[in-house]
Amino acid sequence: MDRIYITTPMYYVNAEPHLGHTYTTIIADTLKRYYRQQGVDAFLLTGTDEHGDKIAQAAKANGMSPQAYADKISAVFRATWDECGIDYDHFLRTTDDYHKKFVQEVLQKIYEAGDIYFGEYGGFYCYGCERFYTEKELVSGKCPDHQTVPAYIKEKNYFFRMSKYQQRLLETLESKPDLIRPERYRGEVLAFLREPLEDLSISRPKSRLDWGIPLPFDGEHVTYVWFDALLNYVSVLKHKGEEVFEAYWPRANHLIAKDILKPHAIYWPTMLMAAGLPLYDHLNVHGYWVMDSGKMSKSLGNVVRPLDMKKRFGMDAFRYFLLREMPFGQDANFSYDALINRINADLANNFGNLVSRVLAMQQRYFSGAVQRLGDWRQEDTALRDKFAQAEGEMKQHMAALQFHRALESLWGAIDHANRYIVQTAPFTIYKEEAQRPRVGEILHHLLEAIRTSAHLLAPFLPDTSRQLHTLLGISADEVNSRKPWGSFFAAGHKVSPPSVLFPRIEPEGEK
RNA sequence: GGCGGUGUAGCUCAGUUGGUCAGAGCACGCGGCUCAUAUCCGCGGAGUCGACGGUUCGAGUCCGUCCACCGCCA
Repeated sequence: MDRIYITTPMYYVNAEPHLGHTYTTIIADTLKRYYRQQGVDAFLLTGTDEHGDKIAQAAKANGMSPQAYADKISAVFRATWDECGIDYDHFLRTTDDYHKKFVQEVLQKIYEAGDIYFGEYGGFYCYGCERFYTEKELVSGKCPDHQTVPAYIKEKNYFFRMSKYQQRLLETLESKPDLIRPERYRGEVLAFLREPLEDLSISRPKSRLDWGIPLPFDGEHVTYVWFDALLNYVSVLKHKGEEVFEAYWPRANHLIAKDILKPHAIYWPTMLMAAGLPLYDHLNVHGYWVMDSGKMSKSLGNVVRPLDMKKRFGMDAFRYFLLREMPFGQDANFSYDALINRINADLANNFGNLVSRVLAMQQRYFSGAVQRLGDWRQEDTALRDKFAQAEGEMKQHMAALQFHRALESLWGAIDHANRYIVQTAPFTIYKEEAQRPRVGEILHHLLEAIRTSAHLLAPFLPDTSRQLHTLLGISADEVNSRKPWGSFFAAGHKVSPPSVLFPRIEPEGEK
């Protein structure tokens, strides 16, 4: 059986879920639902990254132990994804025992192979960034991000011999052009690899930071970040069993935002090489949501919280906007105007209203009973063909992670259905007694259009798809049966009167 | 400073290997219908396709230079 393994990053528990986390998670969920619908065995991993300075400090500031603090924030992430209906298969925490154990195994293995060595490092360390800066990078002696004076720290750390694998990684990228996609990010990585790679510091002395995973070969040092929060992608599969690992890992598709490109495109593959593990299948990189009102920040009060969005607009409407508005790989703008506009134009006016008018006519003219189909007319086959075309296009676009194009294609068919109604004018010809059977046929075709939409829409708008099943009086199994257009509804089958799927949103002075 | 990217109608953007490529959606205007969530359908855009040169019979579409914004690296 064909498989796919989809991952989100393990989200750092220094902040609660915001738009960036939500977008990555929603596309992951959409992909999973899509592949599963295609008969592919899909496994979706998400979770939280919980070690490091920032967490230890945040915990302290809150008068909590790091573990208690991580427990709290991690639980918020999990509850949020549950509320959002994210269909994840495993929620990993980097503080989970099996994960820590696996990290130590891998470290030991690489250490024994000689690719981890002890060395001294001195430099300007910014606690806010959790990284060292070179003198040149500092702006008048201060961290460019935090505007604080970094501490000069000289300490002995363990280093991963990343440079050793530079050439091999370069060759891999040459031989597999779609390893990293979209292509622009591959280009960035290639550019970076043209310069000599430095070795990677992977540990901190326990004296300075002990909220990490102890190195198996030196109890005075802990690791966090890279060897901790990248190995999770493998640790969970190994935890579930060697055969699970064998089945899913070769089809690994990581989803990340562009800010963590380097760790995923360079550190991670070289780590896998050193550990003797195969590489992931694809690294899929998306852009940022740019807030109209400026950079998203708590102080500006423009943080987009997924549960607020769900409450105000409905989860599916919010999902639709995110999936429809951002071309995968590029940045996109987030504004309430654009969000409301999408909901009203595409969901309420076009699709919602289509469902509404069809079900209303079915109800009014035939008490909700589906009528028998007669000879097809040219416009009937055109309608069916339009949906078939949309399905084909969606398939292509989904293979390229072009969610927005996929939805655009489907809406091309939905628009066609609205045109079909005007063209065939069932509400006019119904006035002639002799034409009534034809009205029944027209509505039958339109119900097929809605049923097909419910199927094609399911990965993107799962709740809506379910609501449509209810309105059409069919089960999810039935809708996935893929019976040919025209042979699905038995004559006499009852469909429900319309109910509003997407209420219009009245724009009101939104920031 | 080096390398990527982006710059196309008011807005968001499509535009394969150069020749109906000057487009779509939204917004706006006019008209039509009335089944429907004041929804739907039709019609309406003379936009220097960032600027300037060049190649070509012909260039958003190739080449060069430049400008603006963004990213990666230094």
